[in-house]
Amino acid sequence: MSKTNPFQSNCPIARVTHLLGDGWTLLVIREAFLGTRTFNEFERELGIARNILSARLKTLVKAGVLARRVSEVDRRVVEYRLTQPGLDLLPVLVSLAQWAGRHLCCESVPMRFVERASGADIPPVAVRSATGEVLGPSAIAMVAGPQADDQLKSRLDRAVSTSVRPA
Amino acid sequence: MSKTNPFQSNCPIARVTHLLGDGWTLLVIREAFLGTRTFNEFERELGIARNILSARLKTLVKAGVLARRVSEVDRRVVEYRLTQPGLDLLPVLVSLAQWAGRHLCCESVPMRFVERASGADIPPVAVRSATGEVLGPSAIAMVAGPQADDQLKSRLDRAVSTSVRPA
DNA sequence: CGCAATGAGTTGCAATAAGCAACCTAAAGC
DNA sequence: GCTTTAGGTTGCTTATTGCAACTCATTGCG
Repeated sequence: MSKTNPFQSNCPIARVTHLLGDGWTLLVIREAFLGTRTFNEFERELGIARNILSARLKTLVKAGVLARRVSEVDRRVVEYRLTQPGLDLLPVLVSLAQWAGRHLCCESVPMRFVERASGADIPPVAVRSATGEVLGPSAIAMVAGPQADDQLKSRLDRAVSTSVRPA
Repeated sequence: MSKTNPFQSNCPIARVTHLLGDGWTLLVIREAFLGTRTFNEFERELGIARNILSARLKTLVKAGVLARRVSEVDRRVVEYRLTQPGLDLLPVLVSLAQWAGRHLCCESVPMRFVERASGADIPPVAVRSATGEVLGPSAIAMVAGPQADDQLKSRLDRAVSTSVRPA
């Protein structure tokens, strides 16, 4: 991961990249959504090295994504489960999986999201306005908030002038 | 990144983690959305090492996220811009940034997404049913598609029985 | 009670990837 | 022609990952 990143400071995408930006963390979170709870379950399902898993779980607990709790029925087992902030990652996970399903698994449909109740397919997650219209890249802008630091501010100022048109 | 991952094979989340799951790729894509086009611009904006940037751009081009084109006005400059699949990452990027803004930048608002036309705030990206209702984690399920391999199938079968309730 | 088994880690070491500076090549500018 | 600029690549150092073995507390069992 990046140690010396000038724009890492204040940008939310930089922060979330720092947390989720490695080869395992997103998979750990996927497993948590699939119901995996204990250390050994994560290890078995993912084939992840134990020391790496240990480090990732620690980080996710510290970040407030997972909660660590020793089971009361068996004090050996430790349960990791998604907190409310962790559950709030659902749109991220679903949009990632949908994108990958469309663009990375060409011609094949390995998996899809459905409504549990009806079995109906879930349409692609989209960025929408308050009135519900789907917004494309050119319809939205990132603007600096009150707590933006100087780097972020100047970066966003430079960006507004350049439009995002497809290649 | 993970070399030996049993569940890496067919799951879209595993595939997208393999592509985007490192400390730089998401930041490169953010820069592309902000209008960054050339090698030196990416280097300056991100503070990324040149060899790493070179490798990431290659990977993203091969994955079809970015298009590489030599400028016709100056044959020294190479332009990298988002393809349509790349632009389709918008919901991923926005949902990530919104999540980080809510949960990783406590008490501060470094940046927000607005409609370019009106300046209105963009509400949180959500998973919705075909009829537009917001769906939570317990309302949705992942099911194996026709091309799911055996690992993915058995993994998803095991998951449906376990419900996802908050910690 | 004694003891093997289980769950959750930690530690040490080899392999791999990231970070950094220097170098290279081709095209522009003058 | 000579310098500058853009876009890389190469070699070397340092950090991270992967793997196996080990620890340590708890628990089921005879």
